[in-house]
Amino acid sequence: MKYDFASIEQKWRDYWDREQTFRTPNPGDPPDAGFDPDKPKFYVLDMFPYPSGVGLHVGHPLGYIATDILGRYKLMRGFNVLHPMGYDAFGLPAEQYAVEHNVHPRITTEKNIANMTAQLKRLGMGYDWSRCFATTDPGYVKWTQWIFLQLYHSYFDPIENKAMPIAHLIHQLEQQNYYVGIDGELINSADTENLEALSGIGDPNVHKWHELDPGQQARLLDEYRLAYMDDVEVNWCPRLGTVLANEEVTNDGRSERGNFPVYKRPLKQWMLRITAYCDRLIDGLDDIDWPESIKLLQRNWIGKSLGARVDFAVDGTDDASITVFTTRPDTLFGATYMVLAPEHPLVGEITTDAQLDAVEAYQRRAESRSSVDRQADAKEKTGVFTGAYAVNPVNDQAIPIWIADYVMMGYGTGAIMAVPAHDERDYAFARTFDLPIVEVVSGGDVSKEAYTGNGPLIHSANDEVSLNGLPVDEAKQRITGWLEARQLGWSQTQYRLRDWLFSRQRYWGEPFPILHGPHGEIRPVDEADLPVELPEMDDFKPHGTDDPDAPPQPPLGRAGDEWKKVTIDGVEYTRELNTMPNWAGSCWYYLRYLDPQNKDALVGREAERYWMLSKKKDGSHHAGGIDLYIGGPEHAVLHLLYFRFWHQVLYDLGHVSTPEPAGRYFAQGYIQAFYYEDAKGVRVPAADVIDQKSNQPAMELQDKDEKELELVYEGRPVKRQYGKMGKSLKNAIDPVEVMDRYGCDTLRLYEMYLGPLEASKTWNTQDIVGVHRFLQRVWRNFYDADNGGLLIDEQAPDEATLRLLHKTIQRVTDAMESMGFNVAIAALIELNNALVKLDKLPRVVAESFVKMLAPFAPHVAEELWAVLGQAPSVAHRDWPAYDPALLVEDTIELPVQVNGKLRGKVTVAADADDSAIEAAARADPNVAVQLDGKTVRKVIVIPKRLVNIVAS
RNA sequence: GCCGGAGUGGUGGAAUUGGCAGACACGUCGGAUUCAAAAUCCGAUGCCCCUUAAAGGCGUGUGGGUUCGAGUCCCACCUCCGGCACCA
Repeated sequence: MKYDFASIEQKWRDYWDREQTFRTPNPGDPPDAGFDPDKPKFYVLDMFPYPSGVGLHVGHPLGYIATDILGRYKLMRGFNVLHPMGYDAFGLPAEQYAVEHNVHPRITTEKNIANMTAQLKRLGMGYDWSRCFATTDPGYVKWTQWIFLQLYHSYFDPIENKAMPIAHLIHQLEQQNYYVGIDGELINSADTENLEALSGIGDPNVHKWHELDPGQQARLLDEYRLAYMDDVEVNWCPRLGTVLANEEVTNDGRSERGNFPVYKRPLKQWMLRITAYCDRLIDGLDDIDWPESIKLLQRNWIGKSLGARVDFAVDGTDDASITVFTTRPDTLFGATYMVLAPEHPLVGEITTDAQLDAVEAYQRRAESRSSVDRQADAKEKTGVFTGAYAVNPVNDQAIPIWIADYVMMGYGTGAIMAVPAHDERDYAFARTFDLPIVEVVSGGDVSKEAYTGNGPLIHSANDEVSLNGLPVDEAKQRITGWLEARQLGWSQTQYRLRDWLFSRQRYWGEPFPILHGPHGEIRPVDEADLPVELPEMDDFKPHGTDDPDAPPQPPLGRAGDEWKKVTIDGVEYTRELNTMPNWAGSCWYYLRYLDPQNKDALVGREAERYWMLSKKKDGSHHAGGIDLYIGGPEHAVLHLLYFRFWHQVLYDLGHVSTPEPAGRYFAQGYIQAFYYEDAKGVRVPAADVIDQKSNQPAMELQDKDEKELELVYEGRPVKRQYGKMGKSLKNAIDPVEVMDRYGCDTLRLYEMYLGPLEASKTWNTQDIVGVHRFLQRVWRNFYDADNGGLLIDEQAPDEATLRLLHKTIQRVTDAMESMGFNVAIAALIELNNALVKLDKLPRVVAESFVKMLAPFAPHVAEELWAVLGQAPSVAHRDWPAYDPALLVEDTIELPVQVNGKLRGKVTVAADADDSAIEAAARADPNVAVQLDGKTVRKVIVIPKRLVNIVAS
């Protein structure tokens, strides 16, 4: 009997499909057949793929194999396991593929999904396919749009610290619990102090709700909705023909997708008020088991800074003042000039006639430059003096006001006080323009460079307050207190995170459930009319251009009026023509898997509570969410931030039961590979690169140092680069080819054996034979290679074999719990190598071995399980348990060190006392030689570990 | 520049968290089988000294330190990878 993996794998794939082996019953009234409410649950989730149509490479299934192994393991450990899969089918990748092939995206998406499903089934994945859906399904789009309407109809209440229905805010305003300030700020009517500060009630700038006209009321509410339209500085990518979120723009000012230039320009777009959740998003990180590195990325991205706002009066004006944000109010006495962002609204007001031409020229230049240019010469400081002066509130000094593009309108107040002595950027600017530098924190040498460290304050006192001698943190507190008392400033928390730009000029996305009235009023689509489906269009392509001044043109603008125009009660509305970004669908898909067919809610209450809430041992719940989420860390400040935001809103509004979507997230590493570039940086097909010295293909010389090779492609020298595997890099390995040659079980084992799941690792095709040989050896332990006879022994195993089995069960079980799959496989290989030496395989050992192999190599395990005469499926059998008594050895071998160096080994009884061990150690001939002529100073006996004799 | 992470044989990686460094696998070398090759099987394999073996010396990026004992802890530095980047 040969190990015929092709037919074995086909047979068991068909079996799982036919028998629905991995279908997961749901709770409910009545529950699905086979649902056992007494079992604990395990919700394990992969980041679902884009059905891009280019096909999978071996890097894609890495995380999927890991979750599949864990899901199968947990099933055997008695959990109700939910392990679903679906498709993130909207968005740029799907649309670009459709454009390239000139087919409607719905057609290509369907085709690609079918293709990818076949590939995933070929990988032996134990998904519950009955829960599979695509984000493009109308039944799913309906609820994506519904959630958007929840965002539109909600605001973040700072007192409750959570999202609430906008109706609650309206009620508060009607009850006059709040008044409305000049900038639309809400003033608590009980907060008399604040009202007095604004000259009290009756101030023309403070209004009651009913004093506002309906238009003003609507605009006021828009200031608070979690989804709102606003004129904002957007990232406009003319080449892609769409705007992008900050998170989708690389740090050199280009689009993450396509690497095209991105320009800042003002545009009226849909925004999501994610900034309202800054603190919740930071605080929530403390309660979830995510890698610290990912938490840190999110914290840094949100960028919380504690500091102060300070008002500087503009010299020679009655009421003009500039508010700055600073994290270093302690250095206020060292402020020697101020800088406004070029687009700051006050610039026109304060600029003197003499400086007007220079200022306007600088503004035009700043405006015309793309973010790419602005980054490129970031080092060189440029700027122009406005001619105006501000008054430093602590010492009444007049300091010049400049404009410069190193200050950005989008952060803080768009204005800074410059303290060149203690800020590197201000220092460089002051040096360039010869502005004064005043040291106020001692400890550095400000004649050479800015000093940003701690130290006693100096030169910082006025008639009322002195900071001199204080360390930085105390000086901050004292000066902030003084500013607050004088109403010149106040402490302030500032965030780096901006609101989330949520519109795209794309066809292949969820339409907004929004109508625009003839006078610009916004009317949400009635829930009963959801989903708003995309119109059928022939010309769905984005019209990309190189002209940064060209206006964005949503493709839906080219749809017919029968779709665009909607008449309700005699009023003609126009549909919103932008679509949502592809992140929308991935923001809540993990909830839909719990109850994918539900027509009345995004997810049924009972299913949501069962799968999201984790039961504690005492029967109460703790906020668990997804028990294990595995995916690439490249989504750290994209999907992984966005979906937490949506989930927190849904939690606040009572639609879900846990404060966080995923209690545990695990960041998998990448599979990396070499790729090759010519002198111009153009990637060349890796398979055709050869080493001129040896005349061998470069792919077969991966171990060699590049310096020893002469790599050429078509005679041209090329350079080796190392990075993520991908079709565009021309270094992708097709998993189907690997499976054709070695089988799926081998591929699964190999990918897990490559190294720790979280590490990035190099694919090396020649290593695959190792795990393939392992499976063949396993097979030969069951079948006689000569006559095909079965080699199963019904007798109990000998003690040594039994001990080894139980030791292995312990090692594999421990490795599973810590996701050390490479180590688990090594333990199985070791056990199998020992079993090779037996004539026949004791049944007890064989059954336990097959069970442990099953999560990794499920097809061959099912086959061997059947060979053992057992009914399928091994996937539903209990994981083997180990007997602790069999792990304890009677005698143990102890290493003996002399002065910390290994000199011998002694075998002693496991329960031998220290003196007996010491005597045995001294008796070892080699140890005795080492001790000869020396005085023993000390003997250290670590029970069951080692002996160390210190001698001199 | 700032913030993370990582450096272990020819290669991928183990090491119960301070206790036998190099499990397991690839590769290489030797052998078996074969007309031959592939596949398969058996054995050896960190480096140095040595004809070989025993014994010994050196070894976890570099330099120091703590300790009976350091891949693991502390200090300084080097290299690579990832993220952020004029964020006040």
